[in-house]
Amino acid sequence: MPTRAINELLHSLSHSYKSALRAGIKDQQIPLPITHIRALKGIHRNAKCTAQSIAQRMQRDKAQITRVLNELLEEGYISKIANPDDRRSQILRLSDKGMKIVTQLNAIEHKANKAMMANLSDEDMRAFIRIGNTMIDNIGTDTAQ
Amino acid sequence: MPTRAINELLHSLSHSYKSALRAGIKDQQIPLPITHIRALKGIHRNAKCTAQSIAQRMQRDKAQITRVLNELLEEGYISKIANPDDRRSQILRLSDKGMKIVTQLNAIEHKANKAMMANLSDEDMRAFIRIGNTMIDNIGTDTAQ
DNA sequence: TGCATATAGTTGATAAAATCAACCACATTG
DNA sequence: CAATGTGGTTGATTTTATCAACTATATGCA
Repeated sequence: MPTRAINELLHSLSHSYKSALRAGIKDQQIPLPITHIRALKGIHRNAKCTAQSIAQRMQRDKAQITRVLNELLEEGYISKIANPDDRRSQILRLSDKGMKIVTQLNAIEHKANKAMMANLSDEDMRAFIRIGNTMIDNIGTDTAQ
Repeated sequence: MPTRAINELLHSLSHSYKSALRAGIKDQQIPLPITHIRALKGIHRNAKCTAQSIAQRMQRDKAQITRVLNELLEEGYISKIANPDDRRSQILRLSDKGMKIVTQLNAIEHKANKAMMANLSDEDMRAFIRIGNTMIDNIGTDTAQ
């Protein structure tokens, strides 16, 4: 059992994948830093997304998140709407402009996925996913994301 | 073929793995930020390691690398020795203190690997590694690592 | 050889990203 | 209603990274 190889593999795998995404982001001309992009994705995923939930998910200081969100707001990628359940907080929504970015991102991801899976059988893919999930469960003491 | 699941998986996998490592680093009381740790590992890996090669490997500005290395130097984790092949540059070496950190890191990694592989058969592990490597090759237009 | 150009590393000035602490408005508990 | 907790914002500060300029050495070529 090659215990050494696994970390290298994981590292290269996520590294290659990320640079594929970055490359895609670059040549799609998406004019946003990674943190902002991640925030947009988080907002998209969560219908009832607040600044707080983003901060938790991204494990970043809430002050920083405030600033990121304000920038996204200023440039019209998102809007804040009153939260009926809690007047302290606001629910974050993608604008059309923001939604367009997310759509682009999905396309980029999809393309990277396809490239990555070229010449792999369905069976292999399923095995990979199964084993990977087991690994996650094995470590996963943390709050996911 | 669940093309959607793959990126999620990869993301969670590398995230969980990294937080496992971070946790290990924390409770082993290693008093260094991630960048410094990565630099130490790079120096360890490359016998003929220079500031330049670290900068390239880590894809960071060389000015920043200079500063990181100087901090590591000041605190006695590494030393610089003259490079016989090129008097402009210096070869980086781990001191005993630096070597000790790298050893600790390896132990942490090893432990994380073991945890992650618990209850997986050798066969599964081999399959995972094989498939993962295929994926890397599939994307890998980039200059690796 | 000697000049032009490239490279390794350093430094200073800045920019960008993140954290901390204090604070306001509202919520929750009792 | 008082006490305490939470979501969010702001200002000060720290940390991390980038850019541009510079020194010293290297390399290529007339």
